[in-house]
Amino acid sequence: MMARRKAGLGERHKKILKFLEKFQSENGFPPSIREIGENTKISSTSVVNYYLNQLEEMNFIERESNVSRGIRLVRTLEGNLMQTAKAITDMFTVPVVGRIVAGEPVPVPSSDFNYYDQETGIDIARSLLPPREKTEDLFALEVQGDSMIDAMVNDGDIVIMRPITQVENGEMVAVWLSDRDETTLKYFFNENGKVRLQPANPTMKPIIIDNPAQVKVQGKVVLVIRRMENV
Amino acid sequence: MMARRKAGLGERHKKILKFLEKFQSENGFPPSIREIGENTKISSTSVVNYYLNQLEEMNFIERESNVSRGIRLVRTLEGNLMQTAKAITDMFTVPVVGRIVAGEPVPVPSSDFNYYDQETGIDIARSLLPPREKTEDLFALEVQGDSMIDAMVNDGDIVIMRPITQVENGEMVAVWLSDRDETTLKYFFNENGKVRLQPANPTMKPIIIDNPAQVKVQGKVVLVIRRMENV
DNA sequence: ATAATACACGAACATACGTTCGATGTCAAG
DNA sequence: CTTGACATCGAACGTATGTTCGTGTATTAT
Repeated sequence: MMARRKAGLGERHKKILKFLEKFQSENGFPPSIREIGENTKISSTSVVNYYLNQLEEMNFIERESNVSRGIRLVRTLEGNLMQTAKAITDMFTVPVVGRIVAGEPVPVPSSDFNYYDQETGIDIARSLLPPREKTEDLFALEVQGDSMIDAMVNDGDIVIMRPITQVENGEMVAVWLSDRDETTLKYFFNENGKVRLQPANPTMKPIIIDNPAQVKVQGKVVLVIRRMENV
Repeated sequence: MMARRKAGLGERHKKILKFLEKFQSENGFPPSIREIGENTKISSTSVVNYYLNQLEEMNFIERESNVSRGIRLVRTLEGNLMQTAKAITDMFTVPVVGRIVAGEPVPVPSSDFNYYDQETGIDIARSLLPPREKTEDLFALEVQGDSMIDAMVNDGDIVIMRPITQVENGEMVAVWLSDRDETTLKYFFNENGKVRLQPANPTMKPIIIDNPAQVKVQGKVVLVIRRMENV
């Protein structure tokens, strides 16, 4: 018995895989056999079928028999193990509504804020948040300046927040301190009528506020993302 | 003329949307009209068609005419603006290969490491990385302890890294300092034969290493993710 | 020379599938 | 009571779609 097929992908395999990724990305559903053929210069549906069967054997795709567009991408050409099945409900976009700087209050979106019309957003995998966390009111802010370093948050970091009406002890919140004209990110504790704002950096001391009225909690931090760029 | 339909979704709309999300999530492709009917107790394909047309008018889905399974989810029942079209190529999983602690070298995966067999991974939106960044060699580590605070990285943070063979000035890297038996995360600079390791925290001083042989660069940091949990 | 396998293809076929049509029922307003 | 809008449904139809079959060529091992 003579196996002449290369261990691995031929040119047509690669072309088909690339097209599958592109089509699904652009359309939200897989292509048909005929659409694959039309876009990979394969004139016969049986040849496309032949290659799809091989891609299935090599665990790049899964197929459902006798189902139109019944192709599920399992692995991309780059080799990434794609969780196609997870994608639809497990990634979402959080609108970036502005910047967080020390000298201004956090720009919390108002209740009539239209999340759908935002031009910039940051994509987040759902699994980064607890399952019970609602995702629809989240907003993102980009940190500007070094004023948040006691929160272990750097210039340029993305902070994902949610508006809250009631803060619980131990939550990481953005607070506006009216007596200092300052926004800060701290762990919040209400202790015997006083507010303790605890930095994330364990080597730093907390702020004690005797008059809780001076503390305006503007939102809770649920995620911080730092994209590394060279300095 | 009398409009009796509620502004918004009826019970059948909601059932259909939920099923669309679930089916696509589990199968990687949308259901057919008949499959929707079978799973929402609607016995007629024309009724399903009737409701799908309304969901399209309300911008929950987009449809392709005369295309089997030509349904694209645009918005979920929760209201999230889902980028169905982006999902297939724009989210991937990075395996979590261990922990990064100060007193041990970084557990960099070996070159025969099987990324596909990892049981735990962290899901990342592709758009969080630069377009040219390759994604297949990335690995994730969970930070253990307070030793990375000068890198603005907290206990419990997830650090996404890649192996590198050659470090460029200004890159954030994990280095093992053999004379100190310590791993640290720093911006790397090679200056006149000496290595300067610059903390991310701008208030802290760099480490100057006269003998570069003592510095083992173990990987480059490309992303840091901090999931907020209460303290 | 022969056999086996891979690769390529067109054609035919049956089923999957979406759309359309006509009919019926309910409800609220006039 | 009538009318119009909305909801519901079965049936029919035509097209979209995947699978199968038979054929041909090229290559390699026996």
